[in-house]
Amino acid sequence: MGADRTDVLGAAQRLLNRDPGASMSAIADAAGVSRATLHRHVDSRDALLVELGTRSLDQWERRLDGVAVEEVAATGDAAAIRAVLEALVLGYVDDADDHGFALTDHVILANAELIERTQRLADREAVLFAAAQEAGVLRTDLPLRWFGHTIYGQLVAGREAVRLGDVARRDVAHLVLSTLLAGVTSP
Amino acid sequence: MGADRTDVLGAAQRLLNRDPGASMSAIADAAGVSRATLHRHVDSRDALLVELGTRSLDQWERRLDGVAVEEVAATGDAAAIRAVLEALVLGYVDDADDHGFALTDHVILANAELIERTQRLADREAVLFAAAQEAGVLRTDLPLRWFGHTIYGQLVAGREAVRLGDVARRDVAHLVLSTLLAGVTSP
DNA sequence: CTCATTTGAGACATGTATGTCGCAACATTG
DNA sequence: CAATGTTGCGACATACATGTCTCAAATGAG
Repeated sequence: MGADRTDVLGAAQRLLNRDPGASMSAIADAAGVSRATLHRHVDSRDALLVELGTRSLDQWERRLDGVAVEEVAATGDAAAIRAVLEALVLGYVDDADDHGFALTDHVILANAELIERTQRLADREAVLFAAAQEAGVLRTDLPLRWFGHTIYGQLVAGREAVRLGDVARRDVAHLVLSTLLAGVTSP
Repeated sequence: MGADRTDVLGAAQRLLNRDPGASMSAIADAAGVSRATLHRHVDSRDALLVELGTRSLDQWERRLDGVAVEEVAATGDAAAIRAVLEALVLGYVDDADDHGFALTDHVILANAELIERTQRLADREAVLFAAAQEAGVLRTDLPLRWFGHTIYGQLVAGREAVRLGDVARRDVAHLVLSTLLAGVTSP
């Protein structure tokens, strides 16, 4: 019956995804564990949130590593860059399903270390965006910093659309990617 | 020295925009009013949030009324529909500046009445989107319900971009609109 | 089986925000 | 000036989540 530390964190993540204000007691319940045991795993609620935030940044970093952003950016190959961009976004949509609440949680968004690390990851991403602009993949009339934010916004949109049942989960990835790349107007 | 009820709500709105978790005491301070007086204006913190949520929906509704969505939708005139779409989004961007925190606040997002009213306003908007699809302005391969969500996502993105100083306030409206309509890829 | 470890349950102290109240200072109006 | 109403201040009780602790039960390894 050993609830692994990972299991507990996972359960916490899932619950907080549904109810971002859940108490430690509620989280313990959701993890099938007593409040005391939860505290044996994690020092405080804030520490828990920060850890989950870190996890989501880990995942983000894993995505960047997985597609070898820097290398692809260095090639300057338009097709490759475009493929990587799409793969990244699709990956993010998947991740947002699990780590979604971290996108808007106040504690996480206010933590200095996490902010700093977010900045670094955004910088890595920006390298790809710059190369994409250079290669004629992305519009050059948009500021580099904006791309990351739009993607973020679309992730929030997709998450909310699914949450409210307006869009089927399996359709989200396509909708987000397609809207992001081509916009909503008729060609 | 009369701090009007409207003034107090406005101050609360501004503070909560910066710090969504602000306490009643902090809100009172920000409004230049004692905690007791704040409570003379509003029954509880939740009631305050709900009221601010209502305000933001009021503003949304005002926008819809202002451009006469239904009438324009009924004409089926592509140019007019497109103009109204743009005007709406630009208006929303402006509003998000003030009511922004309501976009992601848990209490507000969980309130039954507000959810219901949001639904009704989204329905009104959907009429315009449908007409826009019909008139060849909006893509027909995207589900009706999705348009509202993407717009919402872009608003969140713009808000965050400004908050982090990545984008100048005066540029947001154009970025949001342009990205929304045409996407991020080079034509 | 026995011992060591882990867990759950509950009690406990603490801290903090909330909402209420009374009173004194103040201004506003007549 | 007098009367009325509003405000700030501080006290108060309350509620609730948090984090710690203890002890008994369960688990698992040897």
